[in-house]
Amino acid sequence: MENIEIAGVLTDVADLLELQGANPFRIRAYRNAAQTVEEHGTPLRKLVDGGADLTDLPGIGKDMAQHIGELVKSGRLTLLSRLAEEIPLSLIELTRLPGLGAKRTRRLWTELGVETIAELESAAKESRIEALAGFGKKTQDKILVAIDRYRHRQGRMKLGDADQHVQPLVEYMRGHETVREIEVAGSYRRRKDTVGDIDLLVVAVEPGAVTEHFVAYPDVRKVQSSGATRSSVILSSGLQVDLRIVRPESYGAALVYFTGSKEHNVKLRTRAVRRGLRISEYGVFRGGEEPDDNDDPWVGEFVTGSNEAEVYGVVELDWIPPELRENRGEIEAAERHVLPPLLVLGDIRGDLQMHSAWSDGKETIETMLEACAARGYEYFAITDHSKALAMTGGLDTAKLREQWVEMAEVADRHSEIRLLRGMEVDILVDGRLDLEDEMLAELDIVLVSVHSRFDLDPAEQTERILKAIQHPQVNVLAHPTGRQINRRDPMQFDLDAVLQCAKDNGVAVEINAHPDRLDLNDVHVIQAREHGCSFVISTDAHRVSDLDLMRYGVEQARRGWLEKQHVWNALPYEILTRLLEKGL
DNA sequence: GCCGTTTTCGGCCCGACTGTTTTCAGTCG
Repeated sequence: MENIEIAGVLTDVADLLELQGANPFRIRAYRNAAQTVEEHGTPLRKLVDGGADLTDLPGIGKDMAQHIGELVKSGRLTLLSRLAEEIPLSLIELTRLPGLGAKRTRRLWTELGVETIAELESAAKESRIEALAGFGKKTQDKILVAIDRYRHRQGRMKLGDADQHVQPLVEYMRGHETVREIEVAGSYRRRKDTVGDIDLLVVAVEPGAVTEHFVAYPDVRKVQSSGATRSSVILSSGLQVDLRIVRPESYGAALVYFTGSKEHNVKLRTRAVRRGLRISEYGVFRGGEEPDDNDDPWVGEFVTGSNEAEVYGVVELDWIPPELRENRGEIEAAERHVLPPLLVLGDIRGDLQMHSAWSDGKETIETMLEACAARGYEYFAITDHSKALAMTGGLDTAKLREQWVEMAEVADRHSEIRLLRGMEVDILVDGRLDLEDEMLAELDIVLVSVHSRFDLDPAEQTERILKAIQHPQVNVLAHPTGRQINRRDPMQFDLDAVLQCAKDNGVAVEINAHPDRLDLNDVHVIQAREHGCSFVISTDAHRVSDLDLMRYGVEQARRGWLEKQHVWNALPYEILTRLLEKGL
């Protein structure tokens, strides 16, 4: 059982407890434990098998350790089975609908017998929901809209897609004369690989006018709510955008608050409370009564709030880059002034995976060269597919030799950038490589990757990849898990074993920067770093414009705490080529 | 259910908006 599955079970328990009306702090304990499990680098089953004490992990106490142990050993959890006898598991899905929480869902179940989305839809269409006390016609209508939207757009939007919708909106909002500051907060600012909703934060002198301007944005399909400080709309893409308008003195505090993550904020506030301070989206306050539901949030002495660094400063922390705000140790590092100097886009000296028209790319080698040179790169690699990928026009030995002739000619015409002769060689189903050894030896850089049989039994898949990366000519394991966000799940295999093997054999692991892949992801990057791996960040470009996707890879690297020295293509050409020769 | 450089008991982050409400519950982020 993988960590993500264990976390899923603990989350199910939390949801069922919530439907039961259990102690909210007990519920939170299960959610906290789920987060710890999901983000833990190595599989917990290994820790359990090794007899490690799980209660050393944050948020894992005696009970949680026992639950995890049971899950690892039997794949089942008695507690969950017992809860599921009392409350249908299918209700969990209902609570995912916006507007339906645990309490309303429970009432729909007990009073109307609703257990599934389909039954909920029938109940709404038959006007049985508006007849319940405390529910009304509007609530019933909202439920129908929510069901429709749920079916239309499952899951989260890819970060790259979100950028397409968000950038024009930001430009539009910036165009309003009363907007002083504007920033997109939330997981978008943290550069998470997918985003749920968009949180737009604005400082403006006339909130009313800005709100009107916002809801009048041409791409708005539906206005969900609209108030003095907060409005929410759905764009035609289905993306929800929440606008928050704050005063200048609160801008930094609001940025912290709405950038999150939730777990990061909780820790930050707890830290403030210990110092007799209260951090809200309005600022940092000292003293004063805790504001109740309808109280003025401005009670107490206003300490600071206009900029982020000061908010962190009053709780004795260095400013933390948004990409790190996931409660993965960044607060502790900020306290000790040891936050890493994260990689930046400007550190990148070359791009080590791209395709040309020789296989499935759209451009000539020379066009790609000129585009790379225009981006100021010191070097780049052409890495077309090998012959197993027939549909991409993968190159066989004869074609590859022909390509080398053209590469040499192009390189002769250009001294401004170094061209590395590379290939993305397919890992065949038995772990052999799709190119002869003598050809591999003549390449400057050899990438290997899986493009077939993603469904292999995990043990076989692991063996296949291990065999491939132990080949002495291999330099980079490209898109290691094979995932395509919202389209194809990562392959099942022992990533830990592969990472260790890569490290031992001088093979770098790729962060594929394409926003459809982002593979390795942030959590895997942290995991790979713990194994001591080196990294390559590549765009996998198939056309010139794809070269600009590099920033997405750098963002995920930052989320994985990477610095310049961890990344091969942030190193000078001379050092890179030495690493590629693997000391042979 | 977890946790402790104030604590092994008593805390656990905070506020806005909506809808159905005569004073507030539920939900969300």
